Amino acid sequence: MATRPLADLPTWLLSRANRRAQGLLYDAFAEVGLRPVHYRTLAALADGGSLSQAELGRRLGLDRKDVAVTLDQLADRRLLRRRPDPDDGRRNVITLTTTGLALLPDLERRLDAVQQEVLAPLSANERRTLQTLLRRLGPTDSRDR
Amino acid sequence: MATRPLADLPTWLLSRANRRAQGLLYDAFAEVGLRPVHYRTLAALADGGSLSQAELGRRLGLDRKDVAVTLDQLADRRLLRRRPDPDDGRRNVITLTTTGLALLPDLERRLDAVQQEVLAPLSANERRTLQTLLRRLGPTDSRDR
DNA sequence: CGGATGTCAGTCTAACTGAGATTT
DNA sequence: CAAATCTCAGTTAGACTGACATCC
Repeated sequence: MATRPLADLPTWLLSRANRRAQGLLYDAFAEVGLRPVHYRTLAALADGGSLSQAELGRRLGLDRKDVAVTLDQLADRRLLRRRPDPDDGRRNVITLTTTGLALLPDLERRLDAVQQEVLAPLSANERRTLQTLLRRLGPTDSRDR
Repeated sequence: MATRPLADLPTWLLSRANRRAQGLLYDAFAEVGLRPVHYRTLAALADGGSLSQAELGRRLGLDRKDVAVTLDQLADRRLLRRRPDPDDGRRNVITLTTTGLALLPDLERRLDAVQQEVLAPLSANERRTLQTLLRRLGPTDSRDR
């Protein structure tokens, strides 16, 4: 009963490669007490300036509730500040602190190191090919988060 | 402050492609009230004959405890039977029922359809290339689960 | 009023940890 | 005795649902 070898299915190969990649990412940030979602949040703020929680959620593809929890954790570590928006009473304005900004270069280095480690088995050409193919596998509809 | 576009990082591309693939898989099996782990369990039994729970866990890369939960659910639906091993008092022998075996062809068809859908944006050549590259990204150490 | 924002409380799955009883 | 098997209870992260008060 030739159950197709699971190991050759695209869904399985993707799952395995992704588990490895996310595990390495997780470990790299865990060394400084953060998780990938923390980095993504800090990077979005460095990139976009001060944002509201809802806007952060949209940019990160996160639920508003989960944004709030993540911000609590980052605010506890003084990596960002949360203040009411003087121009819009509904909103909080989230701003990186000097500490948060200063932490980013280290996080970027860790991120780069993980990319290298993930791609280590491939040549430069193969890396480009993989990237191209993976890009085309992404969701094709509008909500491509 | 050039925060590297997240969208081009291999870890991100892998995560996005994998999320899409697993989502399609999940939906395909959900139509018959199962989840991917249920299919993998049934397929392992069809392939390996009767197995103990621990052996199933090793083959599936699952924790023993999670195997137990999965088997509870499959046994509730009469897709397999769990009996004490007459030769080894510690073990349960897990065996597919006729119903479980009869369900497999439908599940395999669903699995195949998902692979096609995931790979749809790629040509036949590109599919082979992707598969080869992804295989090489897998864990390289011995515990390659 | 409708719509957006932030909060609170809770569910669900996946993966995991620790403890204990039993058998080999 | 040590090792393997199975069970029970609990944790964590991620993604999600519903409800609510506030403000534009």
